[in-house]
Amino acid sequence: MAEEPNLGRLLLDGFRWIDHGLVESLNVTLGLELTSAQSLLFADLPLAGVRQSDLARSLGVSRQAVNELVRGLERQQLVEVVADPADGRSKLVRPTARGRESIRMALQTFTELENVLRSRIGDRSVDQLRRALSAGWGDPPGAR
Amino acid sequence: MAEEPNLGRLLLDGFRWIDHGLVESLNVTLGLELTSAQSLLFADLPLAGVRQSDLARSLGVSRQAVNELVRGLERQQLVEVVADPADGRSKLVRPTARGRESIRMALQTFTELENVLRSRIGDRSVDQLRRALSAGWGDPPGAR
DNA sequence: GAGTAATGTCAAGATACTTGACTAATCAGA
DNA sequence: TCTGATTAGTCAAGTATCTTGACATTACTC
Repeated sequence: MAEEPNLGRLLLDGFRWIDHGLVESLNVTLGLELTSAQSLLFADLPLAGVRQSDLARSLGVSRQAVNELVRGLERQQLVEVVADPADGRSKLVRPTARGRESIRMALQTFTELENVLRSRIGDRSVDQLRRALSAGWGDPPGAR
Repeated sequence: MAEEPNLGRLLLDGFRWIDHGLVESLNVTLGLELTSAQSLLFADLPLAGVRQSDLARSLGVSRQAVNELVRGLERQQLVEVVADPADGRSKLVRPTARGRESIRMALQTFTELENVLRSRIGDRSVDQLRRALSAGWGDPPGAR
């Protein structure tokens, strides 16, 4: 809208670019039915499993929200939820065999998307983008 | 989660950083009650007004969604919706006096947020980030 | 052992979208 | 010029993604 788009909008557009590519790939190519939030959670799930509450923390959403997303993945037999042997309160979310195969594809998709981006805006820009985003921005001013 | 976070997650985190800062500023400092989606739409609304359907296109969401967001802004007397003199079908969304004042603050907030970011990750990184994001990525592979 | 904190879950609600269907206005041609 | 296709906005209904509050269970602290 404005001549100089704000950084928030730019970041959101960038996110959507990746997100659409990922969901498209997982759903069309693999025949899954993942939603956007599910795909993002799923795509870099550790093969060894994660505790739901850790997932919530790392995603920055509530435990309840994660619970719902995980149930969706469970319904599609992409993950299984097992008791955590180390803590009776928590449960481990772990990809199934089917899930592991899909995760492999998802990671490959990320690489492909990044390569497409490289071919469009150049290696340098992609590297700089990644570096700037990984730099650790800390809390935004006026944070909770 | 993974050792090397995927680009989608990085972009989303970046967006949230800006978004929280913006909403915090508009709501706490100005006493508004904007939601995240409203604030993003509102923050770079052209002072001369925009047609709702153009807004929908530029945001990449449906006309219905924009309609709802605009109504929320209207309820807070931040925008007014007037008939488009050039086209009897469409309406122009235009900031009110109160709205213009808030937009000024929002733009200033973006500048401040970017300055905070500069102080944390460096001028170079911020410039490179902005440049990479503005480069025009085209459609993601496999787009509709 | 008692009190406190953390984990997962149920429920209810808010927000931000979607698609479908409809009316009214505009536009492009024969 | 009428006619048919397209576009703008809106109502309705439904979905996805979150929230907060409340609660039982388990773990941790002392």
